[in-house]
Amino acid sequence: MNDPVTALHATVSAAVSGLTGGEVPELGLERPGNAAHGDYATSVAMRLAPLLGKAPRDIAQLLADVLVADPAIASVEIAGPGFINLRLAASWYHQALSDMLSAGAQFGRSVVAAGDEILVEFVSANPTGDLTIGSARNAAYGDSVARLLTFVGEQVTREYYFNDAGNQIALFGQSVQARRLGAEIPEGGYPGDEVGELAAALDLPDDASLAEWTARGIEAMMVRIRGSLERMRVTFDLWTSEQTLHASGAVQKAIAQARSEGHVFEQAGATWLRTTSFGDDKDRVLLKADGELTYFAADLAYVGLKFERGAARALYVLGADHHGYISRLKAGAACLGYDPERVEVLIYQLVTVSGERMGKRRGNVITLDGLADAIGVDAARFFLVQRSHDQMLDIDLDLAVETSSKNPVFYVQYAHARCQSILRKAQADGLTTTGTGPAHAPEPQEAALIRRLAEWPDVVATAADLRAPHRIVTWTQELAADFHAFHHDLFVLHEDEEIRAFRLSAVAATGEAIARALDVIGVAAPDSM
RNA sequence: GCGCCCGUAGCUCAGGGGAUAGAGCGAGAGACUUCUAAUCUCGAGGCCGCAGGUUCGAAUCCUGCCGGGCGCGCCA
Repeated sequence: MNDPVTALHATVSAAVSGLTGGEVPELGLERPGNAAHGDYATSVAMRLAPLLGKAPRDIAQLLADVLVADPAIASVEIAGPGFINLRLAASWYHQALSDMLSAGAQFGRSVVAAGDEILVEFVSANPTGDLTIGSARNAAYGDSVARLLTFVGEQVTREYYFNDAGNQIALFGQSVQARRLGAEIPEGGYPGDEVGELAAALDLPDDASLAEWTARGIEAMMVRIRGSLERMRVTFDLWTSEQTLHASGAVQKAIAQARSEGHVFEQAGATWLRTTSFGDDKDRVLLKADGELTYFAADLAYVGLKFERGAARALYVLGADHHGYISRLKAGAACLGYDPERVEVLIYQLVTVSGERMGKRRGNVITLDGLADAIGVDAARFFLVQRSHDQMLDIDLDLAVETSSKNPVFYVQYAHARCQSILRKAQADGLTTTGTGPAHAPEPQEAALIRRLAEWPDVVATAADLRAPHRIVTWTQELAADFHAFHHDLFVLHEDEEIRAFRLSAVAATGEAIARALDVIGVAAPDSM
C-alpha cells in the first residue's frame, strides 16, 4: 500500500543517504505546530552535524538543493538553527487522496507487526456483582487496545479470567441463598440489588444445597456480566475460570514445574515461590500452612497456561490498585522458565465519580450498565478512553448526563454524518465524480484536511505501540475540527467538476477515516444524526 | 519507609528530544438565502510543581525535593 507520508519520508531519506554515503539517522520529520514552518519539517541537518563535521545550516542547504527537485515538494526553506521546512505541492495532495481512497479500510494497516499471538486478558472481574465503573474503564481500555493491536496486524486473543473459588465466592453463594430464602446476608456478603434479582430468578428449589446456589449464582452472574459487556461491544474469545485450573491439575503442575526449576521452598509450614530471585520485593506463598492454595498459585498456573497454549506475549489489563501484580506476575513467569519480558501488565489509573472513589461497601456504586443508560454506549466508550490510561479519570455524572449534546463524541460523529449526508446529496443530484480533479490546486482548508488524514498510519502505529488508544480519540477530534472548518468555508458540490471531484474525494476519505478510527475504540459512526 | 501513576490556561486534559507549548469546557465578541448551526471565526487567559543535570536544543530524558492518588497480607 502506498502511504503519502512514507513516500515523503523516503524522499528525505534518499537525500540524506546521498549526502552521507548511506548512513541515515532518525529524520525527525514531523508536522510543525507553527504553520509558518511549513507543512512538514525535518531536523535531520542538526542530527547530521556531528557526523559530517559541518554546520547544520550548511548541511540543510545541501539537502534543500536536492529536495526542491522533487515534484511532490513545492518549496524548501532553511530556518532557525538548521530546520528544513517543506511545503507540499498540489501533486502530493492528489496522490495522497487517491492513495488513501484506494487503500480504504486498509489504510494504516501497512505498519506490519510481528503477527505473533498476543493474549489480552482484561476485565476479569469476579462474578460477585454487576460490573462497576472501574471495570467499565478496564473494558473500554482493554478492548480498544485489543482492537488497536488487531488493526496493526497482531493476532489477538481476548480472554476473561474469573475466580469461582475461594472465600469471596463462598460468601457470594451464601448471599444468593440468603436472598432467596429471605435470610440474613452473611457478614461481608453481597447486599447488591442484582444479587437479589438473580437469586429470585434462579430455577432452584428452596432446599437446594449451598454448592448449587453458588454454582448457579455464578453462572447467572456471568450471564449478566457478559450481557453488559456485549452491550458495550466488548466480546471475548476465551472465558477461563479458576476452578478449571485446579480441576485440570494445572495448578499442581505449575508448582511442580517451578519446583523443578529450583524456585520453590518450604517455610513456616507453607510452600513459597522465590519471586525475589526475579525482582519481586517479597516471596509469595503458594500453599498456605492450612493446606489451602492461594490465588497466586492459580495466577502462576494461569500465566504458564497462556504460554503453553502458544501465546507469544501475555498482556494483563489491571487497575492501579493491582500494580503490585506487575513484578509478581513477571517473576512468576520467570520461575516457570519463561522470559518475563513476555508478560506485559497494562495499568490504568482509578476512576472516581464526581470526585469520589466508589466501592460496593460505600454504597455509591455506579455500574457499567448505569453509565451506558445515562450517557449511551458511544459516549461512554469515548469518554472512558479519552484520557491516557496513566491519568486518573473523574466522571462528572451530572455533566455527562446533562450535556450529552456537547460531549466531544457527538462532535466527531457529526462530522461523519455530514460526510455521508454530502455523499448522499451528490448521489441524489447526479453530481458524483471520479478521480480527484487533478487540475485543482487545494485551498488551505483542503490541504490541512488532507495532511491530517495522512497522519493516520503514524497515529495508529504509535497508539498501538504505546497501548494508548486515547491518541486515537485525540486525533479524531482534530480531524473532525479540520473537517468542520473545511465544510464551513468551502462548498463541496461545486459547479466546477474539477473542484467538486477533489472535494468529494476529500469528503469520502474523511468519512472513511472517522469510521475507521472510531471503530478502533468501539464507537459507532452514524450516517445521519 | 518502599514501589507505581500524576502535577501543563479558571476547570478537564493533549503533547513520549525540536522552533513562538495546544484542544475542549467556562467567560468575551462575531458569523447562517447554498451540501445538517450538534457548525465556524476572532481575541483574552501559562514561573509546563521546584531545583539541579544530560543535550546544539528539555513540558518531554536523568537525579533530588515538594504536593496529590494508589498499593505494599499465609486477604480476595
